[in-house]
Formats: sequence, C-alpha cells, structure tokens
Amino acid sequence: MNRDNDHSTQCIVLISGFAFRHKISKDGKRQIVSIHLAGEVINLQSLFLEAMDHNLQALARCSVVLIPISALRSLIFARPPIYAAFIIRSMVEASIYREWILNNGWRDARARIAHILCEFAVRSDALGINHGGIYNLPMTQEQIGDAVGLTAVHVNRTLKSLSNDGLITQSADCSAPTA
Amino acid sequence: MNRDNDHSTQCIVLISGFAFRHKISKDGKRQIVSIHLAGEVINLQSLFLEAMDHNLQALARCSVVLIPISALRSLIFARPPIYAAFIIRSMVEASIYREWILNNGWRDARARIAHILCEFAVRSDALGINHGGIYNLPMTQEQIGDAVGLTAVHVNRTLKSLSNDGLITQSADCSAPTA
DNA sequence: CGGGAACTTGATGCGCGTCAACTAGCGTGG
DNA sequence: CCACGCTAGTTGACGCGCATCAAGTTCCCG
Repeated sequence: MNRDNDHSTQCIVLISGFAFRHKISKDGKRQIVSIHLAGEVINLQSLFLEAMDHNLQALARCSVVLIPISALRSLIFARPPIYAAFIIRSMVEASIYREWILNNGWRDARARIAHILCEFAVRSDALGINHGGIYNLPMTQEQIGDAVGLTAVHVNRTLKSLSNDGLITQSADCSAPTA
Repeated sequence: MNRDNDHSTQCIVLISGFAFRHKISKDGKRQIVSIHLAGEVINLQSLFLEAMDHNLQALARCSVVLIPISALRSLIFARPPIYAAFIIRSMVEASIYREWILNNGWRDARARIAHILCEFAVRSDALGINHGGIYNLPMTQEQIGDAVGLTAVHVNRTLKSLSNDGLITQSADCSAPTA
C-alpha cells in the first residue's frame, strides 16, 4: 500500500474479496486480529484515531474504494444517523474482539478452528455470499493459525480431524465448512 | 447487580477501585476481557448497543456513579466534542482488545503475565495512582489466569519465576510489579 | 521442466493442564 | 478464647496437547 493510498488519510471500503488486520510481535510472530468481508469499511478507527496500531492486508485479490477521511468526517457530522451507524459498527467489532479473546484464551485447537470457521460462515450468510452451505474461505492454513494462535502444522492436523469426524468437508480450491 | 442498577439503563462510572468484564464459555471457563481502573465509564457500549455480550464484576470494593443512559445520550448529542471523546475512548478500548488477542495468542506464560502487569502499571501511572514504582493490583492469581488464559497454578509458578529473576517483587497485601 | 508456495505426515520434546496435598490468613460462631 | 470453615496461595507428580524439526507431496506458474 503506497503513500497515495495511505490509510491514515483515506478510509478503505472493501468492495469484493477479503482482508484482514494483523499485528506483529517483537519476536516476529504474526497475530491476525480481525477478518473483513466485502462491504465493510476496514479502517473505521482512522476516522477518530491518528495512529495505527496494526497492519492491513488483503486476502487474495480484492477490490477497494478509497474515501478521503476529511470527506467522511464532514458526512458523519452533517448526518447524525450515519455517524451513529459507524459507531454501532465499531461497537460490534469490539464485541467480536472480545469473542476472539475468549476463543484464543481457553479453547483447544478443535474449538478455536471450529469457531473461526463458524464465524466466517455466519458472516458470509449475513452477506448472502454462501452457496448452499458451501463457503469460500480464502485463508491458508498458516493464516488460520495466525488468527487462532496455532502453528500451520497443527491447524492441518486439526482440520483433518474435523474432516474425519464429518464435521466439515473441504474442496479443492478452498474450504467448505458446514455447521 | 439488581434491577434498579441494571447496566442496560444506566451507565456506570467507576469512582474508586477496580472492575473487570468477563465472558463465560459453555464449558464454564471464565475469560476476563478487560480491566477497568478508577475514572473510567465501564459500559460505554451500552450507549449504543442494547444487548450485553458479557458480564461486569467488581474487583474488591469499589464505588460507582450511575448515570441514566437517556441523560448521557442527550448530553452527547447536544455536545459533539463530548460525543467524540466517548468514541475515541471506545476506539482506544478496541486497540487494547487487539493487544489482548495478540497477548493470548502466541506468547508463553511469562510474557503474558508480564504484559498484563505492565499494562496495569502504565495505566496506573497515567492515573497517577502508583506509589513510587509500587502498584496495587487487586487481582487473585486465578483472576490473572482467567485474563491471560492460564490456570491459577501456572500463574503462581510463573509469578514465582519472575520473582526469582528479580523482575518483580511482591508484598503481602497485594502485588507490586516493577518494570 | 524447474521452482516455489501450500499442504501433509511422522518423530520428538516441552509447556502447561490436571490432580492432589498442604499451608496461611481471616472472618464467624460457639 | 479457640474451633471451624472458607478462600488464596504453594508445591509436587504426571500426562497430554501442541510446538518444533524434518521430509516429503501436490499443484501452480514460469
């Protein structure tokens, strides 16, 4: 992401595809803190905070629209309902963060991975982008591991285990979890 | 917390003492998702969301002030800067959530506990309630464990280990971490 | 046909959970 | 006053879940 598209001056709307946000710890580990689907403004907090405490990254190919922050600020101050909608969206994101803290805290590998698959399925349903119980999850096993705090190797074994138990089925190009 | 003080109709300002928010998973594990010090409004999201996805609990004795949500709503809509201040506070909380996701994701026991102690110290400093490098942390080892996803037994061992290495010192009534 | 990224699978070891026993402190009631 | 019970903390033994290391297989793309 070059200087012209700097997310400190532009808000980014994800039009198609997927993106995620992550932090890098001092020892080089990457922790994915949120996943974003089409239709979401993926750096809402830039409207209110100057500093960025994490990084944005696209999952596979995606298209975005950039809106200058100054324009969005004018909009929300002129239209209180839009302002409120953005705030509520942020609150919902905070709720998802809390859920992730719980997910990474106590659960074992099967539960963590099942949770992230289910969350993805529910959000895909809400957007109407599932195909009859088939979901397109464009994350590598390493990325899943970075989201739930497991190594790619163990993610692999756990997915196999879920698969063997008939809880999920995977297709070639991507994965297709079913409840 | 009885019906009269219901946090679905009142906002709670922590005047003195400490409080935390937690979620209970289906298997009975408790995950603490945030800690609150004196001076903070501890259920800001109630201004915007009806549902409460987690629980509030006091750490030891504390005093609070209750403000009807309707009154706060009137205030923030009448005074945009106050509105904005609340939003920014929420964004900062979201940032702390992201940090906790990272903390619980990859770090080992020593790093997790050191992080929560340091976060507590920094926030205490910001409030000016430290006493020359001495901090009063009113959490039991079990609560620390519930915050970072470790058992009380292992928190105990890890604190001992940090103590033996001279990284922290503990006094009788509570703990006194030093950087 | 070569090379790299993602996935797969096995062997080994350690960090942390679990179980259990014990101590210390503190409030309550006899 | 001491007996009692409860909560928090402490320590040891043992086992499992997951990390780590390593080798290999696909599969895509040049």
